[in-house]
Amino acid sequence: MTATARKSFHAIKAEMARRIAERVWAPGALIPGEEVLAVEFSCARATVNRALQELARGGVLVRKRKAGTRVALHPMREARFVIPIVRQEIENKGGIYQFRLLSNRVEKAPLAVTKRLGLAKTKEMLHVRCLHLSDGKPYQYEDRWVNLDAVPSIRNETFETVSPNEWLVTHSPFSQAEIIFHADLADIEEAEILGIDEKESVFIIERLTFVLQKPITFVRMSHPGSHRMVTQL
Amino acid sequence: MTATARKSFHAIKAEMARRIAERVWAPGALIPGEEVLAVEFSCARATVNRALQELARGGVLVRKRKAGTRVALHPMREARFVIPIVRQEIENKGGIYQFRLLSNRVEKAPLAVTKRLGLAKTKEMLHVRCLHLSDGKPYQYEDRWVNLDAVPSIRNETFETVSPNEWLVTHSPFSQAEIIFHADLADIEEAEILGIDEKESVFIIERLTFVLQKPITFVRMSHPGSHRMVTQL
DNA sequence: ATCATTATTATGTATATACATATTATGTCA
DNA sequence: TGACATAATATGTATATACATAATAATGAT
Repeated sequence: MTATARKSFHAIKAEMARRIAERVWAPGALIPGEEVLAVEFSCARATVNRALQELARGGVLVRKRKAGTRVALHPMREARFVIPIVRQEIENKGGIYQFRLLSNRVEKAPLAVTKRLGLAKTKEMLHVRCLHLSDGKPYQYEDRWVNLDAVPSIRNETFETVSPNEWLVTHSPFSQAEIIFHADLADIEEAEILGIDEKESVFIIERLTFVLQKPITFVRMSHPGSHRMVTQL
Repeated sequence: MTATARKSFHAIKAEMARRIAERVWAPGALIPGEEVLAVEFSCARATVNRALQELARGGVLVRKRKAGTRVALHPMREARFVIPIVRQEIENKGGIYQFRLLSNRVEKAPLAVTKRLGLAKTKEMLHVRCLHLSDGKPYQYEDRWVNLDAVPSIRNETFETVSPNEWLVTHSPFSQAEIIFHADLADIEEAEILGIDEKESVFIIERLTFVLQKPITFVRMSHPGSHRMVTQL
């Protein structure tokens, strides 16, 4: 870096990351204060501050007022991954996307669903099941329950051209969500739909969404066990 | 908000999030420019900028120079989850953590491992296998390969008191990682170790770590299928 | 009309300054 | 010694200003 070059917080952040990675700043160690670093990098304190804050958000640093900034002892680094719409996920991989509506009716939701959404024990909800295909092959089976009180207009939707997921994304935003991943064995019906053998493994993603505490939907999405969910950090 | 109250970017961000959630600003719509918003919220443009940037990072807004800021059409919201050390994960849930070293020796790594790490086809690597327990019950089976060139000092470690994961975390930081989730069926050995039936499902997390392009380690961690990985957003 | 050039504009970033706030360190009194 | 008020301090945030940059819109030449 030349002395005259304008210092960007990106460069400073990178340099700090390097120091942490190469243990110039050891885990647990207290690093210099913002003003000192600002002098060292010959930039404004605000610039150092931004670099430090971003690193802290990434879990590499831990900051506390008055106490100062130290290198995280247990770098509980956060992995960030985007949860795309299935169609995009498939198209990004170069596959041809299709989807098939399996069923779509209003019925009494099972207790397991209403309980997790914090709703009354017995409740009529919209139950939509569909299959997403990539290049004609089953990719994801989606089993969804929608709270009609939260999204009444969904009642008249046929889902012939647009999948329930995309419909909800464009018609009902959410402010809060909980996502759960786990593995399971395919039951007979699921195996049939996904085109795999019964008792093969399936990768399950469950999602609960809310707007301002009000429950919107519960989805269970299952992939064949061969599916890989990849994330970088 | 009173007119005299100092406006924080938090409040502004929250207000904007509300407008998006309640569709005052509809998906795909162009929202006012920073200067206009700064006047509306009677604050500095920098403050508006910070709020907007944070929302954009959250995937709720999409910003482009000159083009302006618009509400994301497909809120590909990013889920952020922390990847804690197993011991912390267990202790956070209130369990008692233990771990058992199953094997620890230098041997020729299988091609599947060297290839994914971008190493020479035949290579001697450290192979460590261990089991993490919660309240005495198998929680995670860890099968790890370590590149001795990257971390030579690990050769003399016995892992009698500290798990390989924690050793690496405190002795060898990484700058890059790739994480893969999927489901599989337990093989005989894995089932035996995890205390589950053969052909039950297992939830697999694989992790590859690097420092500055140099491969450090490949780990395959398997949980019984009943394990839940939860994340909020 | 088409293409390359230039102007315009919204966001992106850097800076100095000022004040806010959380937390630790210090000092005082009982 | 201990409890409690007070000072000191590092980070957190707000602001005005200035300039950088990317992308579009306008312009002009061919």
